[in-house]
Amino acid sequence: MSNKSPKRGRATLEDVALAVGMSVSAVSRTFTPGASVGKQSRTKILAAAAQLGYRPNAIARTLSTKRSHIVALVVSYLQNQFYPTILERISRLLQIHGFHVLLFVNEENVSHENETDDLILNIMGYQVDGIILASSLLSSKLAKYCRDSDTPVVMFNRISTLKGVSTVASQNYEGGKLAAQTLLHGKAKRIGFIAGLEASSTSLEREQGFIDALKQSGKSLFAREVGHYDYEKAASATREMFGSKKHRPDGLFVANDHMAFGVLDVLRNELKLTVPDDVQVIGFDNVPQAGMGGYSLSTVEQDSELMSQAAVTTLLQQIKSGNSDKPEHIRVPVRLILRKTTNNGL
Amino acid sequence: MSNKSPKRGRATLEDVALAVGMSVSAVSRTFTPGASVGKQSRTKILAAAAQLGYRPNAIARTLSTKRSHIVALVVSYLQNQFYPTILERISRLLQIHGFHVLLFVNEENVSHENETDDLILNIMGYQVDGIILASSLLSSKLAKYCRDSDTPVVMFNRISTLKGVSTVASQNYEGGKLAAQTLLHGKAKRIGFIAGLEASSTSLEREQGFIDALKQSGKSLFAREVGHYDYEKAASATREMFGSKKHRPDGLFVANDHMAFGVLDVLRNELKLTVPDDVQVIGFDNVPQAGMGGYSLSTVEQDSELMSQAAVTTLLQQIKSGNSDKPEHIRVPVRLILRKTTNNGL
DNA sequence: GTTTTGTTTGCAAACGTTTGCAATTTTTCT
DNA sequence: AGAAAAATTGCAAACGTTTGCAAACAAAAC
Repeated sequence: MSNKSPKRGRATLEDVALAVGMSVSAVSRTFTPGASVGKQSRTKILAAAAQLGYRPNAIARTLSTKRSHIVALVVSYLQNQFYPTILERISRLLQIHGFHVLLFVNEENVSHENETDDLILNIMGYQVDGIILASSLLSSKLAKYCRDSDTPVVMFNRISTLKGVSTVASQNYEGGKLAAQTLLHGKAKRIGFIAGLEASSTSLEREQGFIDALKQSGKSLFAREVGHYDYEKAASATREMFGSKKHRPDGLFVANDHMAFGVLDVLRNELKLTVPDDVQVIGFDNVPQAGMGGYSLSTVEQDSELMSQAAVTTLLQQIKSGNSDKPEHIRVPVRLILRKTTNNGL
Repeated sequence: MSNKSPKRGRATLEDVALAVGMSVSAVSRTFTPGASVGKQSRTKILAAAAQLGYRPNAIARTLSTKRSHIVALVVSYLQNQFYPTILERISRLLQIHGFHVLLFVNEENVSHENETDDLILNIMGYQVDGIILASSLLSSKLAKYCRDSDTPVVMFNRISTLKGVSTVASQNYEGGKLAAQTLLHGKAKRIGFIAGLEASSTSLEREQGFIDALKQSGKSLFAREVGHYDYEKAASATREMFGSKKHRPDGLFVANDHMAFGVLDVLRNELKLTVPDDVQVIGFDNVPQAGMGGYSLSTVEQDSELMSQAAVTTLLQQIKSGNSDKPEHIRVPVRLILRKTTNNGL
């Protein structure tokens, strides 16, 4: 004999209060961890609640407490396997701490800046407790808005001089150096670099470390193209770079693995070059695909686990402290993964 | 001279009402598309709102209207590139229609069924307008709950006999047939299959189509293993299947591309077999990676664009109709993509 | 048996919206 | 000009919670 709740829709605090003949407050307190409720009242209430299928309404709770337990997660390009991995990790971690993820995938397309802003402002309308930006430049409008509403923000994988926002990134500069050392150690003479986006701090840092290390060995960049972090565009960049049969690079640092796959594909299948004999290639990220047999790509690993942890830890920290803590700027160490696309000394 | 709003935190309807000396209702209506507000009032209000940086509070709005404009999206395994793609598509489409995505990634791990349920119930607490399940079995508890609260549900890529839930899936049976025909046409004699999960409708349907088509040509399955939709486990399954040097398959249908990569890797790198000469391989999905040079995998394509569209269209439909429409069961056509892992007639 | 201390309870205001209804103003028509 | 119709406005209740405050009660202390 299941008691239908009298009103249509979900059961509310009032419904169960009525059912046990107590006040709404009593019922509310039963569902609030620290609150004081008599032992027998509590059990009676719990029983009635279960019987009615009562579930607290998180929206109403949010309105009252001004804590939504929602964080906005902004990503752009899920084709690059690095991001799904991060997405998975971050949302698991947040879930563990009782937070939920409002996802927002935006085009990296710069021309749509206003669109992006609108969407973010929309999301802010949901009173999110914090934001993780794993993509996209924080446009000025958005930046201003975040500061005003003091919602904690952490930028993932990009640095920012913005006051009050935390950042989590890898040691890109050091990674760039490692890449250079690997190529040099493998006896590369004519060394090229394929950048991500010109505006991206990540790509810039990697490049800087790379050329600094080259310089230390008395070398400099032989060729340079930009691949916009895109498989196809990286492939085109490679065609461009290897256009002349004469002066071809014999060592290549690609700003991330995702592009490196495009590079390898044209090197091997179109240009019929042998890797690493004709040309060595090293990437950045160590996405799962890099370890698979199809590519077996040497690369500089970003520790996605550590990065994710750092991101949610700092965010949660800021949320708890009411965003009054100083912003953190975390650098996660990188690690060289040598596989079959470089000459790894015997 | 920027006017700080008097109260701390965001500006509210009341703040701007005060600022222009009108009622809260007037301001509210200004931000409600269809509502009636005088022309000059509207402009005055809009100005004040902009000046105060007012943004409607979606949470409060939800409480009042019982429409959150949030859709829960449940996925499990983002390593399989098919899902990030879907994620991207679905969330873009939803965004276009003014909905936002609450993401929930759960472990496919069956032992944690209760955990999953709790989490989903949690999410339901946010009054989501609908749910897209692109993963995980709809456990009985959840099923019951959805029905009670009549929140529209669409199952993505799995079928279900559950009353009232819509489903979107590919023509898996037909796809299985196509796979068989391809292998047979390529003169395979000993034909194997690597399943996904035994319990998965998707894998089952593909297998059924596959063996039916074999039977029509007077053939039957030579070998069979299960790879749990996992790269590593598919690799193991392959080792198992090719354990004996004598009776090895020379044609293989793998229930999805993601596993097929594992299969190819052990075939080529461990077993030193040539594809497609020693053994032909065909997958299912056509994830981006399948088209890249590293694998160049023949496969049965699922049209992710169409599937995503179908999913959000039906969901939005059900939401609009208050879930009173009949559930839909949509089958999206598949298409053969022949690449280099099968013998494609000259 | 009083007082003291401590726990359980309920009241009512607040959170920021939307919306039906009625009151007011404006427009349009004769 | 007056009446009728239409458009604009404000009031106040509702949405489902949380929480400070004070009332009621129980247990312990004297």
